[in-house]
Amino acid sequence: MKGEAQEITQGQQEKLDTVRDGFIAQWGAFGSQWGINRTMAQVHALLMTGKDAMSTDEVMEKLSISRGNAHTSLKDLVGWGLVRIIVKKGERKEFFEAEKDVWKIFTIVLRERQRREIDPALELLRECQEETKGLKGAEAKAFRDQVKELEQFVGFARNIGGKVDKLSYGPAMKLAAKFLG
Amino acid sequence: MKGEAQEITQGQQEKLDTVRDGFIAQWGAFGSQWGINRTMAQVHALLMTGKDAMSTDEVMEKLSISRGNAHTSLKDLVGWGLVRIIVKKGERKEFFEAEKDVWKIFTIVLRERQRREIDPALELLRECQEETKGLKGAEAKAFRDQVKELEQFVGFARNIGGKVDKLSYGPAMKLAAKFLG
DNA sequence: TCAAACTTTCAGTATTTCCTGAAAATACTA
DNA sequence: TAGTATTTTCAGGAAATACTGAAAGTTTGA
Repeated sequence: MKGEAQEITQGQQEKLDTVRDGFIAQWGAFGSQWGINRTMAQVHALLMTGKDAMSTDEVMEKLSISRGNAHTSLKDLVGWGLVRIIVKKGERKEFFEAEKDVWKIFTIVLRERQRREIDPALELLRECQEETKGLKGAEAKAFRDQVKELEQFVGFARNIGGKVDKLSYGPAMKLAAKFLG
Repeated sequence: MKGEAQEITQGQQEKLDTVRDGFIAQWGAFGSQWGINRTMAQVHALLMTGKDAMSTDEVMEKLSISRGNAHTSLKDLVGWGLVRIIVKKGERKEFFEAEKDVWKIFTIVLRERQRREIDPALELLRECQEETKGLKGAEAKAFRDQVKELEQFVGFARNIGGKVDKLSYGPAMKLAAKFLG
């Protein structure tokens, strides 16, 4: 048996497919709870837990979705940096491969959400303070105070995120272990 | 003027309302990007930045939404623990007051999302490992390994979240300052 | 330069999510 | 207990979001 593939029964293959399909479906559901398109999360789960890179057609087939949908989801994932395009020589079509390193996945999502959502939110909070600076009265004060508190907190969280982003897995774990200890 | 309310011009009141409305609208938009119902986020923004507790009717009026919608949003917020019901003596109807302490808001959201989403995700990841434990072959291995990595990372993050949750604002800031320094 | 292989776009449709408004249920007051 | 104020529910409609399938666009190789 040296060098040969392990013997795999039909039943084993089916079992794996079943569990994996369940995982993909659930991962999609979680994604949509977090404001991520369900299909996109499913495609991500599919590529992340697969052995090899896949073509658009394979993704379509595995998830039973249309070409347009598969295409859009794949390109969005590439836009997030969670998936890379692979060109195989001799092959004309593109293949897609997911980032598998969980720490990298985490920092990518962290960075993108900061850029797309936290930074604009901070901007808003600052503008609101600026625009109500001179206003008198208890209502204006309540508004301004609360916005200021929010801005301080979000800005602060943003800083921590920035630091974490710069750490690599090992150091991050050490630091966290210390904190947890 | 001692003890009297500050003089507030019509223009000032309008300015405040405009800025505040803008804030509420944007906050709603952010919420929906994070998987939170837009209206619910708006109601939260409204109560959080307001001076006093409000009745359902006031919320309806300020946000131009129906009674059903206002009611559901308010009760959901109460369910999250982000809003409290206030009973004023002499008044028959309920009033609603938002938690304003940003650190408390943060830990409430943290705890609820852990309970509702992270914990079930962990459960799923563990089940997937359990169910594919004996399977042979490279595909099964790829799946199992990735799921394991995810589980370790999420479990770890979950632990940190649990610790942070137990801190209060002051100590959290100190710790973080040390980290940021 | 043509044809095949592949990628991209998008109008129309399906699905999901959200909201309204009114009726039913409940709670309070006299 | 009746009458009124208030809360709650929910069927149906509206809006937002996602998906399909096919046509248009692009790249490649002969």
